[in-house]
Amino acid sequence: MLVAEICANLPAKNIDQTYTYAIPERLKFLTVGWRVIVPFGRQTIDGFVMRVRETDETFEFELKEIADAVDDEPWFTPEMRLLSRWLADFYLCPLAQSMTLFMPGGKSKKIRPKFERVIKLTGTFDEKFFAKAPSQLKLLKLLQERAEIPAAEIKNPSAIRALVEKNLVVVEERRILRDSYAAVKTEAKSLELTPEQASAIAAVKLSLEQKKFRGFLLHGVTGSGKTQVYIELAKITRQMGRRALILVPEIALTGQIVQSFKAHFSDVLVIHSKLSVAERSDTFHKIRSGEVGIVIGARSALFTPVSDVGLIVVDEEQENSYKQESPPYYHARIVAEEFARFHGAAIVFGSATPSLENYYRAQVGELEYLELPHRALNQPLPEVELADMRAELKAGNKSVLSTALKNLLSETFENHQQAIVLLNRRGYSTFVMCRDCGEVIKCPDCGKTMAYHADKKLHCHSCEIELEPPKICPACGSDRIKYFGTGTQKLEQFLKDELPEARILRMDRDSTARKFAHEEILAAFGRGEADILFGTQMVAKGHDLAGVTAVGILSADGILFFPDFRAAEQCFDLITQAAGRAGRADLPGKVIVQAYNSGADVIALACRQDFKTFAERELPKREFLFFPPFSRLVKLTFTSKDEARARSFAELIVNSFKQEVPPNSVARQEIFGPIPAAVANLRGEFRFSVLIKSLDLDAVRGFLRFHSLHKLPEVQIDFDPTTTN
DNA sequence: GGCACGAGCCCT
DNA sequence: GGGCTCGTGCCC
Repeated sequence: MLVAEICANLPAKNIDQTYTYAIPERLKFLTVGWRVIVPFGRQTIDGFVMRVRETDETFEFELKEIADAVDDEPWFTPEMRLLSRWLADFYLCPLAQSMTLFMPGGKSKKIRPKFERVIKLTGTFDEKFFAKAPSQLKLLKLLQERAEIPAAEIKNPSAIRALVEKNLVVVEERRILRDSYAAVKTEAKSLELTPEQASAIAAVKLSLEQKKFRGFLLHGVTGSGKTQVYIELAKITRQMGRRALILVPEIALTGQIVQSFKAHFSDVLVIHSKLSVAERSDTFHKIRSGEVGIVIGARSALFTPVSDVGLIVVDEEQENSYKQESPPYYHARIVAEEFARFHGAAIVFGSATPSLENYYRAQVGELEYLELPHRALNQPLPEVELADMRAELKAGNKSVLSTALKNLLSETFENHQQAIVLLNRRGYSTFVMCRDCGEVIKCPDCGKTMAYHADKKLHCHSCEIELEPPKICPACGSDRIKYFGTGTQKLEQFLKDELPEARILRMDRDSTARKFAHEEILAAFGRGEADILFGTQMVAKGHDLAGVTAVGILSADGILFFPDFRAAEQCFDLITQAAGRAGRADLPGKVIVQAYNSGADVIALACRQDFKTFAERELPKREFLFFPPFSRLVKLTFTSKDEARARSFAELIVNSFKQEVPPNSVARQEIFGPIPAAVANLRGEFRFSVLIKSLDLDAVRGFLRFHSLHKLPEVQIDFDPTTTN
């Protein structure tokens, strides 16, 4: 009897087994990797074939039969199975969960392929037989000019039917693969490589040729031409017959990379989570068919059937968006490296401000360090000026714009050049407070401060809840409710007042909710249809806009007020990235950095774009506090409707850890908490955080497994978290 | 996830 | 006794 071991696709943490099903005669083609439909209890669910075997054993339960196959080929390639297994082991998640990462939409869905019907001529015809059938003749003549015509173009379907009956034409069905990026096309610019670019390429080329895993850190200042390096490396990879995977933080903000690659390669495929499920299924089909040589995408692009990968690029590798903030909380930087190991590929981490993790690894030789210290066209880095907002306030300027920035913006406008203004806060007012008792309106679901938006509603930026703003204070009943803080929507007003003639474009999450909205805004700005582009950090990311000569960064130090060990790193990163948008073409750039805490070391270093000194000063602090890169973090979140229960369970685990995983000279271990989580209460559940710092993740995993914490729904385990509580 | 099953509870 | 909710275990 032919049986299959099936992994049930259920979001349950406590299933760690496979189920045995009989394979009926009509499905005997099933092999490992197929997605199937099976009866499970009284329901019908989808599952994955993990193993197929012939057996004559008797089972103590009655075997059920597999009901159906989902696709018409195995869904999971050997590489996908290997990586999902690794993910489940590394992140202590159920195998079904890591496997669903490889499925658009997460459920086995029969995606109806989209077909088009095309009409083709089968042979020759004699015009004289069609004197009385002008529409048939017209169609035949059209077919003589064009080899095939989509049936949808023909208004008269009876003509087609008549010709098919006469065996003069055939109708063929062909699968259409939906591709929103099909139209993107640009000319390849032939650029001469700088010696720095050439030597970086030569270094990676060696390991590409050896087909052996090797990691590189490409540290290139903004505008140094990292994309050109990626393209040359991808060319080498393609010449060797292998494929390249290009990861970008957010595809919408890096349209430029897509364009550059499309200019050089004809077999580029773009994949990301904003594509519809159907469209993503089509991209899988395309990749499987082998016609794709280059895959570009956000972190989900790791989970496609792409095979024989020789090169992986992780662009802007320091970006937080590489971290998935929902189970299994994987970090694409970590997964990409494992992927590269499986494939024997070279992995290139690129950044102007590398993560301190990878910068440190480069220093100790784990990654090969490649540097592009100059801009590609030898333009100078922009001139950066610091504006002290406390001094501005003292001098009577109550605006969010410093005098220096106002001057820079109007000067830029008069010179018909473009400016970018960054304010990393959405909405109109950033918080609403009672003047009498100091009560700040918080989200009823998660407790975070709510922002007031131009739609006259209060918005929670972490759970997307909307509320009518209260007329009286919910705490003391006073009617002295006031709106404080400036978000991008209020900034819009300030900019309009300041420069009424200027055309301005806002880019933040509110103005970019629609698919391709980012692309449209950036393209419009690139065509010179606006003078000022302003918005949240998304205005600061990797785009290359030649007309931009001025950049303003408002509350550059805002992030420093967050008690997070990465605050300085993120502050440095944001300033450098934003400043890097200025003066990328022929004209020199100027940047105004506004800060309240203008004396902060990190601000001064970021203004000088002096990453190395910043790293030299930051790394010893991290080492002293045993934070990454000197430790790995594992964050546990304990939740319960009963506050005491969540806390005491967390305490119990902390004490067990201290006893069972004591620090030793080889592998230092520390554990902190429990403390109330940043979101301390979510939909009636209390949440407590425990933070483990360790050099030995295997020991930590062993501990978590021993206590079955990975199987408990009330415990979340986050490896390499972006925040500590 | 969802369904069955049993305990505990309230209702008339 | 009937019917409701809620926690628990199982699904091949």
